[in-house]
Amino acid sequence: MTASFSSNELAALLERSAWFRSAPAAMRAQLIEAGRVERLAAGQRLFTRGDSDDGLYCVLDGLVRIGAASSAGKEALLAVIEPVNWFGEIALFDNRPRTHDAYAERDSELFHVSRAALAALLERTPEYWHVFGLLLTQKLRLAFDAIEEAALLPAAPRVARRLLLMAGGYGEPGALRRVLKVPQEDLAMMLALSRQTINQVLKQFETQGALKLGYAEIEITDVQKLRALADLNPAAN
Amino acid sequence: MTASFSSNELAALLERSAWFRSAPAAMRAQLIEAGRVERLAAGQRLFTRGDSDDGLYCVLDGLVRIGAASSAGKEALLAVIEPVNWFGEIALFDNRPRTHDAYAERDSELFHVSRAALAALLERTPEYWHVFGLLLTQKLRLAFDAIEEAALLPAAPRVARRLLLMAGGYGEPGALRRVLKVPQEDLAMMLALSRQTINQVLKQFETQGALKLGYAEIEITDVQKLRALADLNPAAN
DNA sequence: TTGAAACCATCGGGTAGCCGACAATCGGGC
DNA sequence: GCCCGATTGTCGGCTACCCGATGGTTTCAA
Repeated sequence: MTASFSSNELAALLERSAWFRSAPAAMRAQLIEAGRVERLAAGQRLFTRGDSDDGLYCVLDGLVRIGAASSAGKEALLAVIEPVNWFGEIALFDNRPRTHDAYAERDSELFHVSRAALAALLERTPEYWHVFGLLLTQKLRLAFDAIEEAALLPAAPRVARRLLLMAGGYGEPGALRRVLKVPQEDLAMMLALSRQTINQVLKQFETQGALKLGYAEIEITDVQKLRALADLNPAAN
Repeated sequence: MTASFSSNELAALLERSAWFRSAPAAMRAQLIEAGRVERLAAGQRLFTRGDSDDGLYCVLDGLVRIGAASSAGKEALLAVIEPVNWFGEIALFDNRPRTHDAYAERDSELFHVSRAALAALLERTPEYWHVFGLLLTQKLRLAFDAIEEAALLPAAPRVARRLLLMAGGYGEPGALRRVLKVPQEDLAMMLALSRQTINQVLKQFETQGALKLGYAEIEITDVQKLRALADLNPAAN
């Protein structure tokens, strides 16, 4: 990914988001009209927990970390957002501070629609509140799943599920990515496990033939087997 | 609580919900008009994970358990909803299956607005999507907090935080309830800890003078102290 | 009044996952 | 081509929490 986009290229890129694709055509056009592409250098911060709302974002290229640093040094990593996914819609609704920190993991390009533009859009066509609400339900369902899995499942199946979730683009339909570029430490922070435990589980999955491990990279070689391992009592193949 | 309500009584009761109170007057009136009070016997099921949407609910009296049973016997308890709180709004937005089971913990009275009535209401006034969206953001923020606390904090502060959250009506403002009617086992399921661990922590809090324990009941005797215990490194009194 | 059900209290062994430490390996920049 | 930071692989001790078990208390209904 290099320079900026033509309006057509931008549209094509955004259409890869299932949410955007399902939005009304008029809304899509107005969003494209209202937003700007912004570039972010690796490590640069987009916003921090507690900041006031500055609008809605969509990752076009690169990676954006969504997390929160605790008073102790530890960081709770909620997700690493890949293209093409929207985020930042909570504050749009309730106008309260941002819940998490967001910063670019690598050089990234974001599509940004300012709060003012969104307000104008929604003023004109209040039905669109419904559409933006779908972003909320999507994340709420993911959050509920995460809570339940953390509560009920041991480490191994949780790792397997997260890998499948990431491979599936966090619910965005389409073909599964077979190769995930994720350091094991990031996985650890997302699942609230130690890096060592993650490594142990991944190694075990690898010997069972479900994965192939590389440097900051995980390749899913047998989706079926990984799905089985995601179960509580994996059918002892 | 005994028989049904006059329209005035119902309105007064619903106004105790901060969300409802902040909704436009016209919307409040239409909701009251559109809904019915339903009675539920202790143990009766309202809906189950996977059911299709049948509308929005508000607990007027009693208690409603929101949870999910896992394949193994274990139950993940998300929350026990007290009066006056609304729930069931996720499916309203995305029309997908219910995420959790809901059943009455005791004899309860619920205010129910059917899906059809809500659809009609929102057809007439699409701005109300925004208002319903506020229910979503409220729960999403709670869910994010829960995830983060589970990830970063040890058992004791998590228990303290949950007690404070319950005493505060899960974000509903107003005076803190000092007495919580909760079996320790329920607390355990909500926090994904064992009953024994909960008991141990509560006992410790009691000897430190923050709580007083009873039969299926916890009394907060020193909110300040409990707040301190909710911290990661409690300022050693 | 009495019995049963629900809940609390507490003990002790077992273990999953944490933590610190260290070595080996990879990859990108100069 | 070399070096340094980032990442993986692995060990051993540790501990917070789990789990089964047992007994006592409270509540409520028959």
